[in-house]
Amino acid sequence: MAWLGLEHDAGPYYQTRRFDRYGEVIARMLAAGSAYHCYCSRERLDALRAEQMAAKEKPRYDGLCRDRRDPPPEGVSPVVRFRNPVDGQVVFEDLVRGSIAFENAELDDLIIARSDGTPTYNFTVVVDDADMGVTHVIRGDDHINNTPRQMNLLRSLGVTPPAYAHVPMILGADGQRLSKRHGAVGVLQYRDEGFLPEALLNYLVRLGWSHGDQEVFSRTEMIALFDLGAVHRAPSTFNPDKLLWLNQHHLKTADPAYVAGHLRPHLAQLGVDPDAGPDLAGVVCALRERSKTLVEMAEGARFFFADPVAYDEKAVVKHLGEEGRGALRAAQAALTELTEWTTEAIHAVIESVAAAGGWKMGQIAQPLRVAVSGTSVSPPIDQTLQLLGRDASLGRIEAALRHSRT
RNA sequence: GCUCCCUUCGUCUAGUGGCCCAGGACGUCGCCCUCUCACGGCGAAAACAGGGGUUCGAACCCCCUAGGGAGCGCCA
Repeated sequence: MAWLGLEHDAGPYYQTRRFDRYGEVIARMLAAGSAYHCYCSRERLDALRAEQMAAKEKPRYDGLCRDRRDPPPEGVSPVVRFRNPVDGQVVFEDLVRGSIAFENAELDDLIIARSDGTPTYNFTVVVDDADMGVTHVIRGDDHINNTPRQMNLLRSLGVTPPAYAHVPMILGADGQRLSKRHGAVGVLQYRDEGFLPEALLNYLVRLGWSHGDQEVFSRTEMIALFDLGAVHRAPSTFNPDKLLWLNQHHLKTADPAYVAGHLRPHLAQLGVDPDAGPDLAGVVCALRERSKTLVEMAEGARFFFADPVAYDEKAVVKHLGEEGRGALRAAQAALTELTEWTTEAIHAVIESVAAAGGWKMGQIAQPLRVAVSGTSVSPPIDQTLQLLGRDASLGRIEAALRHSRT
């Protein structure tokens, strides 16, 4: 979360430290009669459930101990159950789905404290929400069914329930929900795979939510424009290709110095010293149109920092043969004379060398490219030489000439 | 089984009764640009789950069916 730049405003709070408070509320509910002790054994409950399932009914507690008058059985530590209303319905206006209604008759008396006295989840969250004055509960739609019980609990405590918004969960490529045990990965994996936090955020915010046809959002736009009412109701599938596209988009539009900061660890990962070469921001500008991730960018940047360069022999054979070396030597001579080492000047020199020698641009650019990068792929050759600097460029050309001769 | 939720191109989505024989984006395919790889530009194929209603008119409203998901714990 910190990597994403998402920080909590308060907390965290630990429920284990609030046990006294939960106990206090339970005691109050017991005294008020909104909760009661239940002495039913697990065996009885299991049998009951089996019976109801067999009768094609929804399994639920039958309320045996609800109005128990006889003395409780010896040696049994009871659980505490909430006395849920028996009739009427619970209706709430879900902020993403609209009106949802449940019959109270469908709900049973849920356990709020176990026989060892510890409170249960549905109860603790309700007490926490009430104590902390929570106004909006936004959670996965797997909690829709818990909502009416929690609202009843809240009301019995004399608290007005908060607004609820149930958002759909995200599906993996196989159509199954992403979960801890199924397909989900931590956000830090995206960092390691070379994604920018804003790209991930942008992708995620658009998954299940939209603002017209807008695809690209800055952090501030997300905050300003996000609206629960525009959240889609159906679950959506995670699409890695679109994430990749968005990542490149942010790579291309973000401040190069900022991107450079994110690129450093990936270079280090490759064993490259980010400070032992050309200006990083410049490298970013040269590579951002040809990199979908920072990992790709680091790989593409590698040769800028590698001395001697690692030659791709297939490229050497293809571009530094007799003809290629001739072109390379011509370029070497002209470049050596060049006093002003700028992209424009380098470009002009290469063009005139090509014209003089009767070569097409490619016939001179490729030998040069292999000479300085070791491979047949790099940013535009004029830009590459400029970034590399005069000394390194000339040195590499000389080394390549020697290398290809043997 | 019962209850609740969901259903527009392969994917993310626009669309809230006429502007829709359905628009955008990713991906795919073709063309252009080009010193490599890319970026970019242009273009194409591609969807309202099915069936009934309501209405002059339905992707939008209602019902049913099918399919998907969740919940039904002394788990969270």
